[in-house]
Amino acid sequence: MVRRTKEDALTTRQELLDAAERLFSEKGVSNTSMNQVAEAAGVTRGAIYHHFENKLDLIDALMERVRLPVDDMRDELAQTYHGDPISLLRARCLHIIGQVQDDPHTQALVNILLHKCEYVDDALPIHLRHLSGRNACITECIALADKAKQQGLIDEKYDSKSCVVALFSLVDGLMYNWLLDRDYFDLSTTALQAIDTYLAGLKPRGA
Amino acid sequence: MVRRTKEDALTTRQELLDAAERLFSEKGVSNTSMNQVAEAAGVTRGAIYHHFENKLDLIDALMERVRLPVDDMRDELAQTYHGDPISLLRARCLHIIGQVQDDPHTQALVNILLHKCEYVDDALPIHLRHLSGRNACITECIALADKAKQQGLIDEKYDSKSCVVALFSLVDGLMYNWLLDRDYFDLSTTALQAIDTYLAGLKPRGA
DNA sequence: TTACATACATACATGCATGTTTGTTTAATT
DNA sequence: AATTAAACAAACATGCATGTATGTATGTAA
Repeated sequence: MVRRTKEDALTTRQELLDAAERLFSEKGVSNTSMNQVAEAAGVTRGAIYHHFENKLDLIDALMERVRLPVDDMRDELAQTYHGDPISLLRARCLHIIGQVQDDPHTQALVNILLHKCEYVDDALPIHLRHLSGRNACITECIALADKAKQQGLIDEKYDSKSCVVALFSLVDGLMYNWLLDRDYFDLSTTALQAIDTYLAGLKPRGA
Repeated sequence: MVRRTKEDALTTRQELLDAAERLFSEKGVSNTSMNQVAEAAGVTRGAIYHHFENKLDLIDALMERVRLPVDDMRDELAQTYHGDPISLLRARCLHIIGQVQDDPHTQALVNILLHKCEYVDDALPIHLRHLSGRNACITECIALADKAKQQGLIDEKYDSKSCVVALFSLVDGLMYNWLLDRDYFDLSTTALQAIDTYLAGLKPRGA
């Protein structure tokens, strides 16, 4: 049974991406061979090399297929919003946490990014997307933090960029440790308390 | 020039470990071959397989040679201390940050742990040491947090374990992001502000 | 001084991952 | 209906990484 219709080919492609996502997330990128991906998808390596140039191209397609949580965050931040900037930041961080916890695709991708690939070369598409998306998001959040400072919601002694970098680091660290051992603590409740604690610490003393 | 004295052999072993640490940190563990390590140390693979069984054994020796920051932290926490528990926690976190920023060996090892190896199998010694050391440290810190709550230094509404997990996640995330791009922000100043902000958020409202 | 062990270098054997090429079947095109 | 081209499978060629086995020179001890 070879050669099929156009829709079947797309199905094969999706199954290849699904298999790659699963295997990469389970066994690591460099420890998963193209043959293993093909077998998991029920085809041979010929199918992979028909749809993708090589392993990097496959990874690139993987990254293109999903929207990282940080992408959603940037989009929503770009929209006009109501309410104070701190609440917006808080809601977005919790949204990221929830997405990683509940959406399997997001969880697998973030797991690959944090634990299942080596940051060996800046040229890897997986790292470029990760960093560029994050940096763009941070830049917009810094503007939000500035606004919050003007409204007196953040103590003037704090540096806006540091505030945002720390908030992102907190979220990253929570996901990092939770994905290491998902039974060690509950992600959503811990993140909720952690983010609120941190944001509470940002408030001016008299507020 | 083959065969040398006993001290020379130890020197060779150290040079092999140095080369491995550097190459692993630069190019990633799975992207560095035994041959590359040997060449960087000025010997052949024969020397490696004389001193170490295989790559895992080499990594294991790497981990044995250094003390992770979290190891020091646990040791100091075990000692009798003076002052309030919050200050102790704060000092220890800042000490970790400083060690990662200033000590090249620590920085290389943490870089390997966070970015240059894949968490592929729990049997890897590199992961076992990382996780066991961290868990033991967290356990002791939870006791500290409990004490701080008794002393009214932490708001009663907070869960001690969550507090500690979040603090560790914050530190982890800061190191994670700083090691990704060391020019993007200054680690020590950002960490100082971040940790103080978080700890301030832990205080009871009226304090 | 001889005998042995140490500290490597060198050579070999094996296997696996990759990339490419070729073949085959079937849908799409005319 | 005939031709083309897509969607794979299968075979091939290559290279690299590992592990092991052997060789060899030197320190060391009896």
